[in-house]
Amino acid sequence: MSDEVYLVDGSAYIYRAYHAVAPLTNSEGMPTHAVFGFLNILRKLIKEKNPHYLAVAFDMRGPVFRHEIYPEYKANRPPMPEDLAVQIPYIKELVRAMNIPCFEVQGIEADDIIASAAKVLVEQGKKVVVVSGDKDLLQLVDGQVVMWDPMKNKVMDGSAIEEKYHVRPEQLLDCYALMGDSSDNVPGVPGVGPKTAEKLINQHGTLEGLYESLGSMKKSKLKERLEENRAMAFLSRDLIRLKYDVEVPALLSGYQQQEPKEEQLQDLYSRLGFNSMLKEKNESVSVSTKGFQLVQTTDDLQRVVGHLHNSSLLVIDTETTSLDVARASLVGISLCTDLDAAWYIPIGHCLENGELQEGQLEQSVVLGALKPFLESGSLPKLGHNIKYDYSVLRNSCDLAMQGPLYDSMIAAYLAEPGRRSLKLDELCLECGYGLTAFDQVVGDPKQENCFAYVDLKEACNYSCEDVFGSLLLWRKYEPLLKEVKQYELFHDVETPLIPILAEMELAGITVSGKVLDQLQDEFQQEIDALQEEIYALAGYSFNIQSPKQLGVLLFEELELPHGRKTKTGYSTDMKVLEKLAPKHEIPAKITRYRVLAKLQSTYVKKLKKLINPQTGRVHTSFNQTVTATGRLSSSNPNMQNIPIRTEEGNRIRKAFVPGKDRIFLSADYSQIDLRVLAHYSQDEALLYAFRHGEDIHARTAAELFGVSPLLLTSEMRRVAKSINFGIVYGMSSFGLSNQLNISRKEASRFIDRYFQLYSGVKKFMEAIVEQARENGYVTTLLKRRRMLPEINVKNKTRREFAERTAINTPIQGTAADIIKLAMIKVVPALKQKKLSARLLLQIHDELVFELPENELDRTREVVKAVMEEAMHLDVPLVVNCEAGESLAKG
DNA sequence: CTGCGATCTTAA
DNA sequence: TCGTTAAGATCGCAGC
Repeated sequence: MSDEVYLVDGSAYIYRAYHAVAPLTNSEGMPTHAVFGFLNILRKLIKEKNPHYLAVAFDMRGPVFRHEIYPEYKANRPPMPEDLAVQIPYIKELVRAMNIPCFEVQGIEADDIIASAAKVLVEQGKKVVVVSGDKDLLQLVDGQVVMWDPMKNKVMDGSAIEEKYHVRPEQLLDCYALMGDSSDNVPGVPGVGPKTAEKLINQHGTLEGLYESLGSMKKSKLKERLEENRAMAFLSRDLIRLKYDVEVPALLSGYQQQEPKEEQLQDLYSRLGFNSMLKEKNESVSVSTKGFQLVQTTDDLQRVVGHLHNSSLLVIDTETTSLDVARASLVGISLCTDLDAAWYIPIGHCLENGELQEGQLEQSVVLGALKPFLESGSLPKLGHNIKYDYSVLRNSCDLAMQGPLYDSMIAAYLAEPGRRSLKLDELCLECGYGLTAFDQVVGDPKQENCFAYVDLKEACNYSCEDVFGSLLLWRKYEPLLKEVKQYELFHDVETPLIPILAEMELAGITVSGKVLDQLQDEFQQEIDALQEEIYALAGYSFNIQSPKQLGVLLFEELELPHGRKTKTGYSTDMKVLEKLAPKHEIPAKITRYRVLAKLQSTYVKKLKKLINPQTGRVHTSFNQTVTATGRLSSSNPNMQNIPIRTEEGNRIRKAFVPGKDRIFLSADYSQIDLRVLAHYSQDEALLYAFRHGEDIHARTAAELFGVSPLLLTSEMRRVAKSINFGIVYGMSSFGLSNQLNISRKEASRFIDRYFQLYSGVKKFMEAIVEQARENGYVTTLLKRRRMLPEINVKNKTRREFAERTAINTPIQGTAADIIKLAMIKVVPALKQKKLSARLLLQIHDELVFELPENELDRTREVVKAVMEEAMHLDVPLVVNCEAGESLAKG
């Protein structure tokens, strides 16, 4: 350990780190590369020098004493880049967490703090290493003080200075005075650079010496300049000269790094997304596997059960043969209730020949013992993506977990909205807990490997790590949920929604393979015919599905006028093709080809593949932690974007049919987004319209065009509808003009007129953006949050995007809140009324049920009432119901 | 061969 | 340089 005192020029390294490290952001989009670079410099310093004494000095914002003697000092400096400025607080937090003494003084620059500290320390006989790359600080160098630049790994002592500048260290200041410094806007003497300054100071010793003997110098341009700029030279020296009387700790102990505050550091690293830093720590913290126990006998099982009786939270993870719930059967269960012990109960581990491995309990025995706990309505269960575990137990073991189902993934989704990954291993890594990778345990995922073949001991370690991990995350996120006001949303909305979504997925929906087969044939015939026609018209064959090749044909071979260009070439999207339609036969055929190809591959073929052969139904996944607004998303298949607007689309919908002796009931919210907007904005006109049950698009049209509702054309209503939608999306005049194929000017007039009519809406939009600017986030009515890190940036495009998001998210997100509330209310309401309707789908503003026809009227009544009462806004919520023999409309 | 970004289309 | 939120098919390039 070295006894020198290391004084770090913090501000200089902030800039250097910022420029040296490639841009980097954390999961919320905050730039972090300067922090990262700065951290690496400190780490390098500590690792290589292991200093006993270490301190960092920073500049403080605002004028310094140098401005008093020369107002133009540093006047040419551009302001600090914005993406650097936001990182400064984190850098200081980092230094504090590392427990390194940190100095900053109002009106004083870091250089002066270092100079003053160096003076104090040298007087005590200490050796000082100035950690900097700034040549101004070289003036401090003497027998006791050296400068070191860790980025270049270069030490500057007296002799190094003499070698480089050919003057003694104490003469450096006078040299600089003559040279000036363009980056700090220090004038110096014009025409004097390093070489001339060096020569002059060597000849005359000092600045004073130079000017004393200036008279005897022979007449030259240089002499003239020196005479003219005498005052400037001395002023420059005063500017560059460091200040030695800043108040700094007098005692050596004030420069001693204390033990780093690990918890704060880890927290900071995780907020910054510095996963590599966390990883490094894990190696030393590896969690003990001593508490991981295999449960192989009934005695073992009884001990677990005995333990569960005293617990208030049961953490669970199931290991299965497949990620697909429908094909998954149980291989094992891990459990824990605290971080002292975890159990793995193997059930379905087998050998390569398919025989069960020795030392496993019967599934019925295990589930029989656990059942009272899993089905207890008062014992909360916790898991990471617990919907999966619920579904597995429900589907393959006929066991429905009861009681609150806490999910550490959802907790992280709500508590840290906008974060990139919610995977268990990545979240745990950020808590300093490294998990064994699944692939490492199971083997190459490309081969037909499965958890059932994993050795019991290994499976135990892996699975117990997962329950531990989930609990670790829960301990982190539960308090955090309260802090960020997401606790109620978590407990009252997201948590009760979990089993409902699981049941919806499990229920699935019947798809007629016959109807799809017929559609596929029909579509394929037309696709093939179109392909031939297109090739014939083009004169050659090519890949119609390649925008690139299509661009070559349309805009190079046929020389049609190209519209918009994309990053990679010509745009060939629908808008462009539509414009080209009158000029050539091909574009319309391409459009038709695309429509059919899309329907064919995305829907017809995909749906067929996903039909469960046993039940004839497809089972989507409803994802609860994907969207930025709080909506659900649906995948495998996506049941939320089944075509509806075209005739062909509707034919696909006809393939979705109710189960035997059942019909569908579809209930959708009417204009939910605009109703939420009315509530938020309290706009008089909007409130009035909804309270009086008016057709909002018609009313908007009537007012916009100034005609009586009786004289409205469908075109007027279409325009008004477009504007109403656009408003919800924070639209601009350009967007509207694009949508309606009108000029920007006309669009702009429509929007102005709209805001005259609905002035409350305009005020709301301004207020919500302002709120976003102040908080850095927006919220929905149920306090769901969305971070908007770019709401204050200078880049206009990005900022305006954030502004539109600020407008749209509270509306879209509140609509999502409302329908989620409706879902968790409607399921028990139906049950209570002894109605057997099953909820199958949620499509953002619509719920689809399957029910016996003779229950239709009563079910419709319950559904409509519950949905309309789901939340009380200042305007009524209206639900329209439609019963049908398929999902087709009309 | 796999992974990834870009383009395009579907829905609310 | 232009209206939000999603999922997903396909192409075509980069890297193994």
